Amino acid sequence: MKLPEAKTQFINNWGAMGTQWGINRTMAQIHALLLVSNTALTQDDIMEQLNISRGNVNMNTRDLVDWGLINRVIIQGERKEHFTAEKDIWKVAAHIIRERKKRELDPMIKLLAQLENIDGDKKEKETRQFLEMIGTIKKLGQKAGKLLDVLVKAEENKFTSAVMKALK
Amino acid sequence: MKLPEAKTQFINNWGAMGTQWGINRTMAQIHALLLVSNTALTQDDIMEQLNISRGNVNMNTRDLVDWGLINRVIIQGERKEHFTAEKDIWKVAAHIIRERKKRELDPMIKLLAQLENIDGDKKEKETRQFLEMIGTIKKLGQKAGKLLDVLVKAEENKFTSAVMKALK
DNA sequence: TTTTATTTTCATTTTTTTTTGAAACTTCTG
DNA sequence: CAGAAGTTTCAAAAAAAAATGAAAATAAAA
Repeated sequence: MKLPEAKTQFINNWGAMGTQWGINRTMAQIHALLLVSNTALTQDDIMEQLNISRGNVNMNTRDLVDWGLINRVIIQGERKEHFTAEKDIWKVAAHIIRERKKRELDPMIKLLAQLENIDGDKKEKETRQFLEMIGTIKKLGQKAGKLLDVLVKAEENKFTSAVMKALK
Repeated sequence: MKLPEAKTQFINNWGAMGTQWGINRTMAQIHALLLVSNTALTQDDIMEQLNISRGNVNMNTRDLVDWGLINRVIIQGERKEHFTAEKDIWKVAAHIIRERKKRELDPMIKLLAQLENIDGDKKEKETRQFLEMIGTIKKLGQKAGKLLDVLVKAEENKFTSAVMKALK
């Protein structure tokens, strides 16, 4: 396999993987494209390489910037704005973890805490069972959250060492 | 909030959460419903409680059984088949981790390994950069995989202790 | 075996998500 | 300031995913 084909493969598979994780295909592809590109790319470059519309590029680059996964960069003398991906994969992973935790895990835990406040006879079996289920899920969520915090708070290459510790 | 309302809230939010993670709403809802139900439920029960069609229930229960998250149970004297959820949340988490790793992470790592086999001048900057990127992602994937294995291989309540170790 | 109850399948419909593209808007340049 | 270049927005179209429901298949009962 030649380099360009390998890049395409990577981009497409990254896109497919994305969909399985609730990330839209194009967004994942743009991210992948920028990851394996050595130069900063413009909207037009991305449109051309992935065969997608300007609006699509614009929306998804905006989201990726929001997620902190790519950056707008200004290039001396160039009028158009360019994009680059954060190339440090460990940082990328940390970003994604931090964001998804904040947007999804934390609110879920909050909800579970609310559900623990039902008014009802705690002597009743059904109530007890429900509260136990909710409580256990909340505990699991909190534990997972802490684990993610550790992974993420550790600086750059400490990411590795945090993981390595867990493997001992 | 009363118990039935709390259950409904839980079911709906679990469903919404599911979609964000690439799991279809109904499948997540059925799982949630069975989690907070003290009795085993039939297709008809599920149809009624969630207001969905028979076909839908059938497909999604099948998938949930495949994922190992719910079970078909036989009840003495009853003709219809019943479903129950695995109630041990730590086991549920372990199941999900194991399955998603197997179906998604492992194949991705395999692909990355293939992409490392490009034929091209490894002295060339572009090639080197690509290989480094792929290599780093693969390494991250492998490390994540190992971490997940540890979390999952640990028996039941050891899950907790594995996580706790990582938090030290 | 025939009837009846239950489950499964899958072509079709519905809903949801994503993409397009042209108009509106903004920013730069001469 | 006028025009050109670039970016954003968003209603409408297209595509993808999920749900329906009735017919087919299967399993149990009579």
